[in-house]
Amino acid sequence: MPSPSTRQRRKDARPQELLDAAMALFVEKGFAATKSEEVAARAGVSKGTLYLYFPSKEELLKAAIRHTLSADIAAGAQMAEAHTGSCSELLQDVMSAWWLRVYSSSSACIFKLVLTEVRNFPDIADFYLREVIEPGTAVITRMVQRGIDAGEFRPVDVTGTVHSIVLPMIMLCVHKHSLGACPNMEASLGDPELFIRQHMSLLLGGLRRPAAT
Amino acid sequence: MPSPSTRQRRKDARPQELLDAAMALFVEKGFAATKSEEVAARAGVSKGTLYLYFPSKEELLKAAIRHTLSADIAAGAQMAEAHTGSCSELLQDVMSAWWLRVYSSSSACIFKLVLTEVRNFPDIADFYLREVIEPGTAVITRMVQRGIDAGEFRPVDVTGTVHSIVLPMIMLCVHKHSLGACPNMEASLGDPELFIRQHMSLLLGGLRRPAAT
Amino acid sequence: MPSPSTRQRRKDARPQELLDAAMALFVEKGFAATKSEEVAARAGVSKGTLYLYFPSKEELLKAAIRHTLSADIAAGAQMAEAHTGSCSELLQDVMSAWWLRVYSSSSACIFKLVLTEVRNFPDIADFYLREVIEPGTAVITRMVQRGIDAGEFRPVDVTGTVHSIVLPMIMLCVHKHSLGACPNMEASLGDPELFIRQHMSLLLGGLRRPAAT
Amino acid sequence: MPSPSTRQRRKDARPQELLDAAMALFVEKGFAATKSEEVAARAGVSKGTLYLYFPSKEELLKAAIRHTLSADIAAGAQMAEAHTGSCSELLQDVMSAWWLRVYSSSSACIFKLVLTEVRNFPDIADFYLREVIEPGTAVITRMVQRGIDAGEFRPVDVTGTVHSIVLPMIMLCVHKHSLGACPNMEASLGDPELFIRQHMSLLLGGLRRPAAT
DNA sequence: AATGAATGAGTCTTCATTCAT
DNA sequence: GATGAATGAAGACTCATTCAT
Repeated sequence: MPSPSTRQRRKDARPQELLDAAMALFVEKGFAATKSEEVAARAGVSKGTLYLYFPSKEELLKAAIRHTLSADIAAGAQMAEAHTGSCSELLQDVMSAWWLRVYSSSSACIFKLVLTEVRNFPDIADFYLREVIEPGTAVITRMVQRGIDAGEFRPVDVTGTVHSIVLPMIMLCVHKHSLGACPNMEASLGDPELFIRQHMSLLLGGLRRPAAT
Repeated sequence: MPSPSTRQRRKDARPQELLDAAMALFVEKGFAATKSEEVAARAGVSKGTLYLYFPSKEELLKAAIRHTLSADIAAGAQMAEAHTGSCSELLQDVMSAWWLRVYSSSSACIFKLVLTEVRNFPDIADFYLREVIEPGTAVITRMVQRGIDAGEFRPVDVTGTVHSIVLPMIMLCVHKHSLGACPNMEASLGDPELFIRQHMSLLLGGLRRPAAT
Repeated sequence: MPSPSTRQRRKDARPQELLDAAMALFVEKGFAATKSEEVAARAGVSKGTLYLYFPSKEELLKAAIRHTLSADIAAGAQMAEAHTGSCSELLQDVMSAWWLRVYSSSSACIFKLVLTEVRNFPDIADFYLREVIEPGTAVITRMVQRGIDAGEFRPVDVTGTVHSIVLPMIMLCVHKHSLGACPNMEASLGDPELFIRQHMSLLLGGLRRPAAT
Repeated sequence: MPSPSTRQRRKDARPQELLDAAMALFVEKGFAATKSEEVAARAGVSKGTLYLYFPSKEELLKAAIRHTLSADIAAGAQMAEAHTGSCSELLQDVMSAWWLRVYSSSSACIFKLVLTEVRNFPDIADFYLREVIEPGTAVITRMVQRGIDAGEFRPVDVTGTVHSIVLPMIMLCVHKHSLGACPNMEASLGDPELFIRQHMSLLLGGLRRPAAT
């Protein structure tokens, strides 16, 4: 009895297993330096099987990028919606929870992968702009804007502020999969959770309106 | 007139011409996706000539990384030494001038290159740690520490603060050579000089000790 | 009918087919002057297939040398064991049968190949000494020594005698694959069987104790 | 004063220095595996200079072969002419002196070189047959034939006997430059002078007419 | 559906030969 | 004459992709 359903379960899981394997290897070695046979081997299937599910190595890359990260972006939006409290608390809490989740999931890979491969596969840029940059930026922009509108933050340049907030987060993710993955380099950026909190706290110090005299 | 020295002059200039060509292409397409013949062609020589100056494509990569950036790091240290004024002004002015210089020079390439290739060439990690991360971090650390010691800054965690300061700068450089180099994406992070000033200003807001009551 | 096993049968036969092709071409043109694609073509496969079975051209050479000749050396030892009769007859009969077999088989190639390539691949020397020179010399030495011990041969220097016996045989094999394979040179050393008999006969004339007066 | 004549002397000696260098390297590594720059370097000149004296690597090979050995063949003929004594003594003495001279000179290289390269350069075969095999064989043939005609030797097959005599000598020369030149293999064929004497002595034992009863 | 043997276009690297100095 | 920088054709080896089983 386990035979037909087990097989079915395997078969249904295959594409995702292949995507995970591809993601891991593309992030580690880069697209061009990863052999399709390695991807298959890591997913526990043979070279031929890979081509049953994806028509080429390039499509595998695009699929790997497409199927990751969108859920984690949406999660950030939801966290922001759900939060009650001051805007400072909102930024602190949401950014910590959200980016720790991103950092810990396989979404973190995407950043390095996109940075590395966009110039060879320009399609990726469109997708990334539409699915990642725009919604991600929107979530943070809304939180900052809300603080300004509420008089809690100073009337700073919102776009620049968003970048000040988010670029170190992305850098953290990229680092995790490049220098941070090299032997003897593991600790180079310290504990990510701590860093995120400190970073937000420092920025909030600059962001908050000084208490009225 | 060009008779006795034309040949010699070419020969002396070749290594740097090849390194420049290699740097540009490795950054654009990645090491594995760059053909050695392309590097030669961009430097205006034939395939064979490349191998007269560098024993392999891998050595060319390492040389390209080694011969760039160190000068720009040292420049930052000098700027910091030379500055007179408050610690806030120091941080603002030095970081702006320094990182705009880095951003505009070919040093900016190095960050993307290292992020992309360290995992395939672990030697790079040692070099980068020793020649870039350590001296670069030291310059910024000193500036922050001086502000704390002088009572101008609050007694923050120095390491985390340095990361908050520098990670967006690096991200700016990386971005310039990945998404920022894609058509229709040029403006995505805005004007770098403006961003650097805003970023430093925001951080300094959080860093400065509130005026005594 | 060929369905389940045709592929397998090919796969099992491939290594030997490739070794035979390699042997023939290496002997004809030398290792360095033989292209790996030629070897593949002669074995009826493509370049890539060659590398499925052997990791490099050099390993192909070593394998070709290792897998040939040992059987023919052992055959000589057996012939010597099996023979009954005088020591003169033994030497005549065994050397004729044995070396005609060697001369006619692909073993004959090995001598030229080893002479030609040892200095570039010193590993070959160890193998050849251990697997060819030592066992081959031992067979002939035993036959000569037996004749001396039995009082049938004069008490000559055994080592030198063995060389007198065997060097022309080897030369015959080498010649077959160099000058002897050139157009208009086929007949230059005459019929090998006849020569071997005459050579042994001449040597036995010098070897045999003169009949007691 | 030494300046113009020294230079002239160098210039006159160049071709021979290049040929010697080429010979040594071609014998050691084979023609295809020898780089023309190595030949130039060993002769103490630059790559370009080599092409001033020889139009191509192939011509260098042919010239190297052509300019060696003929003198040593002629020397053998003279030794045979000059000898007085029995035919046995003649064979012993001439073969020893002659082949020891060949073995010790750079002529010994030719045998290996020809064996190795004829099949790639068929021109060599003609030269070798005409300049080496034929005159060399003639010298030995004459000595054997004289012994038979004088009743000193048995009426053996002359051609075969010549081969029995000469093949080990050639093998000695070939060996000197292949296995014999490998580390740990130097002594493998013993002292050449001793071997040549023993070999001739053994053959003469088979060749001499038994003393009349 | 899964496999893995086979292919051959594509890359890195070498080296005989040329030619400006 | 002599040099050695430059060339580019040629050769070893790799790997994405196909397809018979």
